[in-house]
Amino acid sequence: MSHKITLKELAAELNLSISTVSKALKNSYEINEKTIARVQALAKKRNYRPNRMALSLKSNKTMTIGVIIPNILNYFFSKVLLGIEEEANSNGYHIIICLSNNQYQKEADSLQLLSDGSVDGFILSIARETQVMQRNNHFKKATEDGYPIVMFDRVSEKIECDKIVVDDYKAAYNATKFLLKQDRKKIALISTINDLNIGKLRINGYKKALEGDPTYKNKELIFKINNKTEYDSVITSLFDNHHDVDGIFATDNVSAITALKIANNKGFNIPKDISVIGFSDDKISRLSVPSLTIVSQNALEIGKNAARMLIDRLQNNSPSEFKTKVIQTDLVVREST
Amino acid sequence: MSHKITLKELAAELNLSISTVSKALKNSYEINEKTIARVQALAKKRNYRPNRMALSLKSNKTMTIGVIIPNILNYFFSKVLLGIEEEANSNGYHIIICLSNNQYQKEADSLQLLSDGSVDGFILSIARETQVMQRNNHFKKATEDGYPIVMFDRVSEKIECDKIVVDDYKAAYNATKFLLKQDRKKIALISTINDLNIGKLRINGYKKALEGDPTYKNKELIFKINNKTEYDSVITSLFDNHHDVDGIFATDNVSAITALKIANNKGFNIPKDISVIGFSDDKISRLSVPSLTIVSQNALEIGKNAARMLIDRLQNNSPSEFKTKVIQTDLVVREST
DNA sequence: GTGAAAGCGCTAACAC
DNA sequence: GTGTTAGCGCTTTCAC
Repeated sequence: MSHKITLKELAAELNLSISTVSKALKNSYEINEKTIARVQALAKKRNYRPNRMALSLKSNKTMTIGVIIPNILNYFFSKVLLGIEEEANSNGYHIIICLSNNQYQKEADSLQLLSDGSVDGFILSIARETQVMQRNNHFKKATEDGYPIVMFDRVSEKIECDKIVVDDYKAAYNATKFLLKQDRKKIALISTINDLNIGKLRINGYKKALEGDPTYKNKELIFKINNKTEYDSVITSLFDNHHDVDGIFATDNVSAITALKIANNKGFNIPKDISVIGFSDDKISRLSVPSLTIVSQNALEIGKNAARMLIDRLQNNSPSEFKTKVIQTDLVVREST
Repeated sequence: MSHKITLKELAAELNLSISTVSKALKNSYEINEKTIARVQALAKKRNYRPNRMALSLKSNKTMTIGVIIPNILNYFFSKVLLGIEEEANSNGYHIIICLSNNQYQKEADSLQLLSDGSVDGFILSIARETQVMQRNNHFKKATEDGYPIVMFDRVSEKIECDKIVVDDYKAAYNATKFLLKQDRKKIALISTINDLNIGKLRINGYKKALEGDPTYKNKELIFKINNKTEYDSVITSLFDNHHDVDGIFATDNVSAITALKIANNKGFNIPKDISVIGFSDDKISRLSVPSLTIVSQNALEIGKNAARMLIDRLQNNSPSEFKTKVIQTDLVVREST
């Protein structure tokens, strides 16, 4: 456990002052070339690295971003994190990660804990509970304390900050349109996130597409799943009450695949009898049988853009207006449609 | 963007010295109760929080753990991260995350970058490339610099540090045994990780189980998949060359589910004709049709234990011996066996 | 060309 | 009971 070498120690060993050593390491024009060489040689030999905490204290910059995400087991969030990490790293930033587990308290605590000079700013996606309870005082506090926030995917209109979103409305609209073009006559929507803003947008996009189609006769057909134990029962009831359903748009892939499974058990042929579309380009959608057509949110891009947006703000001293950037979604067509 | 309040400012506003304020905030017995009250009232009003960088510089502790994982899109690693985060947070530690993407260089860079006083120690699982290339100089350097490391899952015997592992040998042995007890006569193993130590252990466990069974007649049957494009072709060749295969143990779930799919296409009934076992308790194993029997590594426990182990070492000044803790695996029996 | 000194925000030993 | 001082490791201004 050899302790870390400091400027002071280098200076002592070289019979120089600390400031000279400091300058020499930066190739300052003030310092004699020979001295520079001596200093740098020793620094290299001793594997000197400037202490990050000291630098932070001095510069009042941590070069660290706080990332708060609702659920790391969710492929979408993992992939966004991957994008954030890439972009942050290549700009010299570290990432401190906190998981809200979709709980308001954990989210607020994380924000509060990191608002002590641990980070320069935040990238986050709002916890489900926070959005349901419509809390945002914790976000306000952080921004008032001078910590810029970039929200992605699950954002709040109540908070003034940079945002990266997906056009959930349009994505749902397009997915439903796709089913309509296949001449589907009874299209159901399954939602596990109707309590989230993005869930509402997806529902609206679905409704709008149906309404806009003059040849579509059926009413909207929305099935809400409120907790993990309900998937099977709700989706079974869908099929039991609507034998003639021939299109399903799900706002998440677990529902979509459960629908696939139940439809199959009931003897439906997919995609011949029923077309199914899910949401999120994750592994389960690629491995299901049949593989699932999905709306891809381009999670990697969301992450990269979020990081870039925050870093831009951190590095631009002139406070610019808050922006909301919309990332394109893609319909990835596979075997289920 | 109101800048953060400091002790100095509190002191000025209260006409007290900085040290008095500092002590008052800590309820020091030296300080007059009234003063304590005044100070704490103002601190609360101004929402004072001690600057973390200053504390770190002073105490030479960052209360931060560096976590380096190979692939965040892998459910196992995400879940371990969840465990680490929980345990670390409840002990007042933050987590800085770096993703090696299974590359040696990225792993070494991350280690190097964080070894500048950014963290107190590391929790990591070795990148595939690092293990294949048998590099470990970067780990040595970090430990020599005084940064304790806890390795989990993919560990190296060449490095002296704390470790959390799964008994991959035994897990594979037991899984194979399970298939033998079902009276399976031709059991194949599919491996995507034969270049990793854990992959070799799993292969050995499989072999040992077969050898130890006096009634088992067939030879070992090992199919190696070396890259993502080969899944279908390798597994198809398995079935084409061995029509009588009736048991499959896969060292990962993508192979297992691909096997499920291909077997199904070829008209095999699962589990009647063929039993399939995967590895890792992820979503795809629960949602596949039929749902997949798997070896669960108890990832959450691995994460929690790793964090606890590192924190123990950080807080125990007396350098104790390095330990390796083995986390129990479970065979989770579902429909595919 | 080199060094002394101040200061980032904080703690703690030591005055008074 | 309160204040002064030194110091954590570093940068930077200013003096020599």
